[in-house]
Amino acid sequence: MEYKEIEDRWQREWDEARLFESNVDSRPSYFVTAAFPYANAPQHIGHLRTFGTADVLARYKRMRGFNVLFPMGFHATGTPVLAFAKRIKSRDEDLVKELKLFSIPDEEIAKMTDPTYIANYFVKEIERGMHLAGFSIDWRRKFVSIDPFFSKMIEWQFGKLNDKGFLIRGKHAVGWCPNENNAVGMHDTKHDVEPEIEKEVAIRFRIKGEDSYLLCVTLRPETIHGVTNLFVNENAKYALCSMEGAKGKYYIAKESIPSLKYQFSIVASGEASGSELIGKSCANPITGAELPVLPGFFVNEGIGTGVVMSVPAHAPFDYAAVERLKAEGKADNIEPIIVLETGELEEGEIPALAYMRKAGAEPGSDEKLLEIATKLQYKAESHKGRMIADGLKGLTEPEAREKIKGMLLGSGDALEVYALANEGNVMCRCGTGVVVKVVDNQWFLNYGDAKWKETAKDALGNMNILPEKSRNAFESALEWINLRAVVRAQGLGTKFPFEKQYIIESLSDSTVYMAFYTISHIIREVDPERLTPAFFSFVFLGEGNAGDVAKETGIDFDKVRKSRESFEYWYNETSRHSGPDLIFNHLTMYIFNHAAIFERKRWPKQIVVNGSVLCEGEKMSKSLGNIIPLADAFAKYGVDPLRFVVIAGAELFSDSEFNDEAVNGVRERFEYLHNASRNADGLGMGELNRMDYWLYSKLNRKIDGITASMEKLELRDASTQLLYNTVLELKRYFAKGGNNSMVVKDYLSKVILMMQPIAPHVSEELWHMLGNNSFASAESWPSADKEMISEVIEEGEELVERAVLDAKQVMELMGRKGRGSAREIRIITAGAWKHDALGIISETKDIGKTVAGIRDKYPSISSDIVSKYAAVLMRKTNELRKGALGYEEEYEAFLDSSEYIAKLLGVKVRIEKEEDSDSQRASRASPMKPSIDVLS
RNA sequence: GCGGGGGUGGCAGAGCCUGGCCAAAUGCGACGGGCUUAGGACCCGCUUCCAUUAGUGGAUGCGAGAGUUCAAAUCUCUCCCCCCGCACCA
Repeated sequence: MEYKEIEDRWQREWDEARLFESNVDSRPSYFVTAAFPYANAPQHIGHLRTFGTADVLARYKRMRGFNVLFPMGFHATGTPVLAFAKRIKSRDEDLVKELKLFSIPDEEIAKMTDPTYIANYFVKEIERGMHLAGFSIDWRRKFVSIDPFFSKMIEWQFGKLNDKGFLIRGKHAVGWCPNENNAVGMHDTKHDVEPEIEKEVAIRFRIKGEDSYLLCVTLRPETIHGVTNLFVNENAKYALCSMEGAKGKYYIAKESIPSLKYQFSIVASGEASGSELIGKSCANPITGAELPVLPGFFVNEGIGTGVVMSVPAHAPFDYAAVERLKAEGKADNIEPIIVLETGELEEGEIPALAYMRKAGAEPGSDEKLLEIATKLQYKAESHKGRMIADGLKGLTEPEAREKIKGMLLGSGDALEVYALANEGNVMCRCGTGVVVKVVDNQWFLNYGDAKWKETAKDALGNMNILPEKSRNAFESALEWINLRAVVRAQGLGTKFPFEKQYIIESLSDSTVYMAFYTISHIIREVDPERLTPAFFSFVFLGEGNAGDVAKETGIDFDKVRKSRESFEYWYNETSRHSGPDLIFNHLTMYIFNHAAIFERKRWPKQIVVNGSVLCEGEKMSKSLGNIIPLADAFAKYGVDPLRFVVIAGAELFSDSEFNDEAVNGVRERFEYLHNASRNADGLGMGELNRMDYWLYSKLNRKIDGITASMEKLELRDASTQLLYNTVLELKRYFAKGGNNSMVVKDYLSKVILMMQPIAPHVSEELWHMLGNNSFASAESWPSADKEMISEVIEEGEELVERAVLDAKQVMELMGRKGRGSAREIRIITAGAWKHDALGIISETKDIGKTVAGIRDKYPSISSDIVSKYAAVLMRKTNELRKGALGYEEEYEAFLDSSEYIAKLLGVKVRIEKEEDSDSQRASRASPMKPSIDVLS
């Protein structure tokens, strides 16, 4: 079958038929949205998952009688597109290579120095890909998140959020490039490293006899009781400074000023060399103990403040430094002070030394070993440590840390400082080292607001989450989300209405945009300046009336009215589709923002979270070079096989595996159905026989099953039933002599309709092949005729199959025994009384009652035989199950299949009832387990 | 560390909520056989161990250990391991 041809044909037909252009009408509405694709890269097969799942649901709902809207827009807000343009400008080789992987022509790449050009280019590319994929998208509503008319809605949204008091301002630490003077995120660093910012604390130690302090940064303020001395770098220069927000003057390393000045304003008023500081002594702010200042071999003047508090009992570096000084006679009276215990060490053992030993380090070791020891110790102590120091006894380490921090901050003896927690330096793409900057007056959305949280929880509680097991993740995400910075200094996007120099951060501008799809096609031509808050408040909230709004804004009355109408029609039953990585930001914010702004009845109704796509077991990634461009994959494998594997190859939440084999497996089965459909007309006609009823039974059971799976979007299950089981059933049907054209066509056409959501092209093709002239996609979803589901028929089939297997085994055994080949087999079904006995015993589990019951009904059967048989059944008491087949039904099942069995085994077949059989083996027959007598 | 999801046969992956028909669906792979000039496709069989010359019986078994139960892959507890997220970044 030439897929390409079929796909092209159906794509064309659909375009002409405009099947998927949704309008307000009298049917119930259903609104499906999938996460915005980001317009800075072409699509690869991984993208097929989320959008494909959405498309499957859209198609399914359409067949269930809903008027379905499935629109698509594009995201271009934020810094990635800007960074992209910059990299092209600087002729970034990696990026160019990546683009070539997608066979983007050189002349296009050359033009990609303009962010808008990039966005437009990829919007077109992605749209083309989605078209190829057969997505049933209403493209009239397409927009890009940087379109001016869209920005107007975002302005309105932020106005609303501000009115509710959810927009607040405060301090905020960000990664910063001192050279370019702007914030750096992952997209702006070399190797795409996310700058990790860590909150630390700087503690001051008053210098004895002076009015100044040494300031040192530490991650472990809880060890303050264990400080024995301070370390400085004897070769470094220190500056005496005053710092914003802290009284007094502080010595800090000169080297540290350039990075710290982005957190505090620092004014230097004097300086001292490291060696000048050595010999001074300071006071511990908590204990008052006297702490000499000593040279520390490991002190890096560029890290923190270039001053380190020394806790030799709990820090291997400190211990090593003290020991080295002792060896030189420079630190004779310094002894480690133990402030916490883990219970792992021997009494009196010095913890730092113990962990050094574990790491194979000693005081003279190089820094790597000491580093390992430090990690071991930190891990053990923060996990299991209990404080023994005064005033902290019994606290865990984290508790003690908070307590000490609070005390020191409260008394002004400590400052909060931020540092990059990344291993090694983080470099901006421009080549400058990234520092931490504290931004004042950052705008936040306060997702921590208690009332707001309650509303959001309320919303979530009433939502449908698929798969249901991801609800837990949503619950914790709702709990966890707190402040979120919402503006940036640079990037594409909507200007922040309350401070126009800022741009609204790109995740925050895509939380309620789904509503925009309901009106984008109506207001596209309207001058954006007319799209005032009054307009959106009317359309989305019903505030005011169309006449006034039209007058006030100057927008055509009809457009205002239609917009409201469209929103009211569509924004009810909604389903939102996205990947699991968005649970903790976008999807949670989606819930919050809807709960904040919209009327209750417009809140989200359903979220669908799907897994990603693995390629030959590996995650697709640019660095692995195993990204398969969507268009290439379609050309190579065909759209529908790919849709089947990628969308329906795994349950929602787990990753689906993409590889050649899987695709081929699907293709082969498509071929089978294709052939079956083509040949269906040539089959026979006539009265329905056992196999026909069997096929109908299977079909109707299948319709029920698949429908249930589709409702929960359990697509893997649906696809297995649809494709794999269908092929198995048809093969069995034909193998057993099934040959009824009408039955096969009935069966196939329903299966084909159910395939429509997942494999639309193949479905249309086969639908027509069966003689239909309509669009499968416009047909109704089949419903099951429960009358046609027959346990008796299906179990009879199972029974026969099992008996055939048994017979084969026996025949083989006979062959091995050299008793010659079999000529005839007799299948002897269990006598009526055995069926009754099984019935009684499976209910009563009582041999006596069984024997009595049978004696009453069948006086001629010896009670001795009955009780022996009942005993045998009892031994299998756990397996006892009353089969669906009765005495006569079992016999008939075999009778109807005798020809088939004979042909299959190549022997004569006789079916007998136990009562009528003269075989010696007849008495072995049992319900669901006939006796088989092989005669040679 | 915190939060979320997991650990099933050579592999992938169902089953687990609602315990028993589960030596565990299905697909792939491996192996044996058929078909074929041959390969592919297709068809049949087989794929934990032991025993078994009539379709069978038994043991072990679903990350490890303990418990509940007549009965546990399934319920409870403890432990180990893997994946993902931890923010202003899309």
